[in-house]
Amino acid sequence: MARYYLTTAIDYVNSRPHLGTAYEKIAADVIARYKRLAGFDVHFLMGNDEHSQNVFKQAADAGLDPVAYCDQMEQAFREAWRSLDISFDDFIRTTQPRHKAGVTEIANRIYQAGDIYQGTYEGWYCVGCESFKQEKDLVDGRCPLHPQSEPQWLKEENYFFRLSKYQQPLLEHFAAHPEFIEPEPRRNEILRLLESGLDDVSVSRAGQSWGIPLPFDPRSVVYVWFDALINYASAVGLGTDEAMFSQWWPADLHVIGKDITRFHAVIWPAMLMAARLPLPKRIFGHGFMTKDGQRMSKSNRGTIIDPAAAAARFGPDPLRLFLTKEIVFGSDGDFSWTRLEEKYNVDLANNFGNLVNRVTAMAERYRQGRLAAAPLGEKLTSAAETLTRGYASAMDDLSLDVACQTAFRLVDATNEYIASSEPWALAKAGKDAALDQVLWTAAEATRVAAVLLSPVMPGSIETILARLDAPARRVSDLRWTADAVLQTSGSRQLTKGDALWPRIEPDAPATRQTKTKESAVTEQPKDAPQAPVPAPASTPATPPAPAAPQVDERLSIDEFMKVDLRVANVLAAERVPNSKKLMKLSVDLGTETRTIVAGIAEAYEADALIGRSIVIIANLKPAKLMGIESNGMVLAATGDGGKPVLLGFEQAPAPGSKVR
RNA sequence: CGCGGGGUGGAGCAGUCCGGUAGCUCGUUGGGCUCAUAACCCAAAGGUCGCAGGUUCAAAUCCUGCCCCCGCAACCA
Repeated sequence: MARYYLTTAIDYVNSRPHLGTAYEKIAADVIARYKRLAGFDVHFLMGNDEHSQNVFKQAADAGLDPVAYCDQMEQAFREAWRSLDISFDDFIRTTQPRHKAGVTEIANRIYQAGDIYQGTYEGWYCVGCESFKQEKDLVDGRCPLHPQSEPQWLKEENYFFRLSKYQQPLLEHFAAHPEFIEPEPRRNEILRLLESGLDDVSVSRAGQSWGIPLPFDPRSVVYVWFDALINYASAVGLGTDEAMFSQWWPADLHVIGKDITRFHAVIWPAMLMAARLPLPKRIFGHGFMTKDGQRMSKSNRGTIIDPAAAAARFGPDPLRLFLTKEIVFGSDGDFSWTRLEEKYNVDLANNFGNLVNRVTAMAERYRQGRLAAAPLGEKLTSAAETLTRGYASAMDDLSLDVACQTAFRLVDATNEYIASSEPWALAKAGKDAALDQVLWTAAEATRVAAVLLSPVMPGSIETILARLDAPARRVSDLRWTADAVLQTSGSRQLTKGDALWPRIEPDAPATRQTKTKESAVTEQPKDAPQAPVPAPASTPATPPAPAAPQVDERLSIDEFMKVDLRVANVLAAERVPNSKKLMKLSVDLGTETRTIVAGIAEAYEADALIGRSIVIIANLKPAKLMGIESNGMVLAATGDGGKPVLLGFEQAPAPGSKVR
């Protein structure tokens, strides 16, 4: 049996999964499930990236051993993926022994090939950041994040990978394999990068304990990114299980985010070339998700969507369908509750769900549910054949959105077929043979549509296949050649069930207005209908949520009291030259006058600020912004469109008054 | 001259690589049907394809210049 090995990017465990990462897993899962349907022996890998300094630090902050911290995060991630019905076959963690073996193997191979050499890295080192800084990142010779400490000029003994040597071989590989990196914009971007030349890259960090030791110099650990990429090979046995490795490697597809294209399309293949290993066949860089048009980011809390919460709203399948069908695979896509709800009603309630309902209802009403094979209606049958072919070729091109839309065209065609052949009229006129034909053809077309949609909505599809009494009812039993065609033999006992996807009435409260930041922060799917489709058998009942690693984030009153909030009066304000949003303020604090730089220039004119009373944090460490030292922070709400809105008073108290 | 994405009927988007009747979903209007979750089916209205030049028999699509919006980074302390 032909095999297919696909992977997603492994995730940093320093934050919990959000909708953006979930999107990648869902897309990859759709591909994996399609390949299984098409008869491939599929191996689908996901995992977590644990050797970052950040993780080490976060664990320490939480008072946890890093491995224990990662264990907890693994549970959180697995839980999220389970709630989305992601059918991964293996889950790798970069702290596992098998991964260490793989990394050791590749590092040794590259070292022996002479493509790792020792050198020294010299540069400005910021103790606060624990990292080297580029000259251009320093402001007046100091790290902008830690202006109080002087950067040091350090030399670190380091190992380098001879990436520059692979510029030409990579260009040749790209020329010979146009499908190596997709979609087109990613490919062009990388080609331009390659043509402009490559620098050697550092692959080790000295003096750290959290990581995999370099096999030829255990005083250093392997740099995280080098470590992370190797997961794709170590997961299938590199360095531990040669038989397994030769069975699965090279990977057929790496699904990644567009931000890490460089690593996957340049460095990773160069590493493999140096290690004399075959290259992956295809890399796909998908786009990013935005929420109501804004980029999802931690600093913009309202944009963070918990994928499990989104799935809980209607069940995982409507979310999976929305993300797959409405976003051009490879482009950026926008998520909004309003649009999800709209597509739910249109695609699932009105069209597909209603089709299943009317087909089963007619079978029960006119034939007590009993249908026997009858000659197929020609027009719908040939439409189904065309659409099925189109679906397969779209899937093979990884045009997941097109494939979904094609499957829905079969749903539409079936609805049209029913409308034009008027089975209710045939029943009334007693035209039994014609009625049998229409019922059988419609039921078969509906079943085929369900099969086409099974990679996208596996749970719901099993319910539908059961109602249609399909020969193969388990998604895992479906086979393209047998199940994706209208059949001309057999008999079925159809049953009408409850509405699969009850319509959400547009006047339902609470789900509509999500416009302001404030409401977005607390936005939770309230009054959401419970997932009407039973969870598939493969998904066990939801276990209690794992204890989140971040213990209790709430502050004690003492901690809060450390923040010195004060009323201040603006004496002078001027825009910082060449800046987009910075305003330099001179404020009266009662006892002193201070300079504060605030990012409010987009929302306020300098003149309008003078004389105004505001609230500042008085005991914040100074920071330099655009070369100006800021001694405090102005309090402002994040309003519509991210614009700051200053706090104000009904009657301004004296400058210097304490606020709490 | 920082990097990138985008401007297509009222809304959201595809089409642009490989020029040739501008397509999809929602919404609107009119009609049909009654098997179905007030769902479904048919039809219609609605577009200077950001602007200006150019190439061409022909430009949303190719070339040149410009305008605007949005990410990222620098500047959210």
